[in-house]
Amino acid sequence: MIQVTLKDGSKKEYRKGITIKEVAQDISAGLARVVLAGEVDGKVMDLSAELHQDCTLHLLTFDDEGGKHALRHTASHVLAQAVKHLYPNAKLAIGPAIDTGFYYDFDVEKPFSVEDLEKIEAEMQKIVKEDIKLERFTLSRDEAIKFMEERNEPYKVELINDLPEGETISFYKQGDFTDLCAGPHAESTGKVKAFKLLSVAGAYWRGSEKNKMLQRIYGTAFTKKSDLDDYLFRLEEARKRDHRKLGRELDLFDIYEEGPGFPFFMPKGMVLRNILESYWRDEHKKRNYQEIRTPIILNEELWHRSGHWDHYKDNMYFTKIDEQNFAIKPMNCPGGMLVFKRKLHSYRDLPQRICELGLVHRHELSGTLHGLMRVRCFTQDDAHIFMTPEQITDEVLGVISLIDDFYKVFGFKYHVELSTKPESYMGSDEDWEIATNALKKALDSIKMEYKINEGDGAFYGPKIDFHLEDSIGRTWQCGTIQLDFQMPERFDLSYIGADGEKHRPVMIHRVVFGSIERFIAILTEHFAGAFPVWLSPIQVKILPLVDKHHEYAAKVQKELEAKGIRVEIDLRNEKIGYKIREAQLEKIPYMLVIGDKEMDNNMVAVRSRKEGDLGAMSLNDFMNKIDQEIKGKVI
RNA sequence: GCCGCUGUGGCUCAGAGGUAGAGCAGCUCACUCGUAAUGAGCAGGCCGUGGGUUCGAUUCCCACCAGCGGCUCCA
Repeated sequence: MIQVTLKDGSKKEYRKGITIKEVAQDISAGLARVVLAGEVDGKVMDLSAELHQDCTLHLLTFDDEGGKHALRHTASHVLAQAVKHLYPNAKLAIGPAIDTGFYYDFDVEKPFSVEDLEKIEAEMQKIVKEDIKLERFTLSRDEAIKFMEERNEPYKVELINDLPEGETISFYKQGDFTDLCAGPHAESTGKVKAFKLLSVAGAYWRGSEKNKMLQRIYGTAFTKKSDLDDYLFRLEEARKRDHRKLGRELDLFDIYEEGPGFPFFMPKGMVLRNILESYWRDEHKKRNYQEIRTPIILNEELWHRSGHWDHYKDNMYFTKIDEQNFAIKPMNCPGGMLVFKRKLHSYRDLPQRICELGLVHRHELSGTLHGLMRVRCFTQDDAHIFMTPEQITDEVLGVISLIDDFYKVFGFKYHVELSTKPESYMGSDEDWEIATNALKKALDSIKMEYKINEGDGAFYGPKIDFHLEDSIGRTWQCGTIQLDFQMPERFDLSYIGADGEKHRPVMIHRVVFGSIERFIAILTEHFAGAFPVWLSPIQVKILPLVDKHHEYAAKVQKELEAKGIRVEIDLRNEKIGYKIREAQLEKIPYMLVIGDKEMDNNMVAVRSRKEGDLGAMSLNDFMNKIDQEIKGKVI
């Protein structure tokens, strides 16, 4: 007999060799119906796996990450099987489960069309209906290679060849379809009750543009039809709050064909932008930053000195002035270096926190452009902190707390990643290790959780990245803190220490918003265009009922404007319902309806975008209410 | 940059080998109205750009440009 410890801590005795499925059946028939996989001592396994020794067992359903992945992985096999039925010559590449569903990459002669997807989906329905059992088996490396060679699957052969020595090579068979796969999987294809193929896209074999472009089919799967419907509904919602659409509708910003990747900001977008910038300036002043502005075009020689020429040239734009070569800055740091170098610094002056809202230009591949999220020119809310090595931890912590303060104001969730030395880098391995450890130490000292991102650092140093989560659950890298020993060296920066000798400062590069443009995009999607009052380009719209109320309405407008509130007035000859509808679609936080009653009593009838009709109140009461909301940055 | 799809008035979208429509928005007029669309009329388009096929192309073909979905890359 063996002892199995369950999730709730209870222990049960079973015969040796019992399967996970049998354990689930023993607990309850209901559980046995929904269970998809089991986690045995931390390892996710198939339901058919046998237990041979004492262990802890978590039964995984679709609500567990492991269960969800097993189901969706099975869905990807169903997809592959369907494709093989319809296109026997298609070569199989990889087909994993991903957070939002699954995909499978195929090498086919003719790309899939939307109609093909429908056909494939129908074939998948058949396979699901047949409820075919998935059977796991293992082969030796030679047998496995032979197996896939016989089936003419070159990608699979390549995968098997690259599997590490000693790795079990497992396969899953469902009817006439067998795939190389580590598993685990749902028991049978019938478990994939609700699925949908969503899109088809090109994808490089093994993610490298040097390799062949394959056809990737994306889909998603759930155990219940209603969950699938919810998901599709959410996708639709996400489309509605797309910042590119809202930006145009709300007159915030736009991108024209004349300037691919170079956004235009409209007057209302500028209001939003200026609010963000002035908030940024206020917060930086409080924390003893000094603001500078450096030129957009600087001599090419500077970029050789900074190392950008060697590590970043492909992303830069160049120009010529009077026969001399100049570069358009892709980063602000070299300019910041020149500023620091201008004077002699004492250790007493450090740390020096120098900030800059700097417009940078980067040549991004045309296919990567995406609204304001991914552009070719953007404003970094940059800062460079010059300090002694002893000050590193405190300064890093200072920036972490600054970033945390900022994100909280907007109600964002975020997570942190630490990126280490990339392939193309400057400086000694020793410096990199010291810098990386310094960042780790800072994070550990405040017990901040973080993920390590190997090889993703900047070419001059490791970094801590802050990833915001947007309305669709996509994450965007915004804030970053980069520690740099290289630039000070390259630019021969120094300060005079207490000993009267010259020393080399260390520097931090950091941004909070990351890119103002991207941040505005994220904010737009986050709030679905309905910005909190303090950020709204127009905070109040005054809606007089008929002509005779215009004069009083204008007076109300003046009083609000005198308080610094951003007001519009709708004097058009339209019915009140129509004016309200438009103001609501413009997502204006407060509408003031003005008729006889209000005019006679110096009042306003307040309608909130969120809560609807709030009834009449004195103009003063309204001004106090909105003032509090603005000052408190209520979201 | 690569793969696929798309490109028609400010916006959303019809349409067909014989040189274009609808709704919304805009303008004009009437209505003076109490919490999400009053009615009528008017105006607005080199059908992304450049080639080709054709008697004739916005429609078919090719190239380019831009957008969209991905890949890669990244703030």
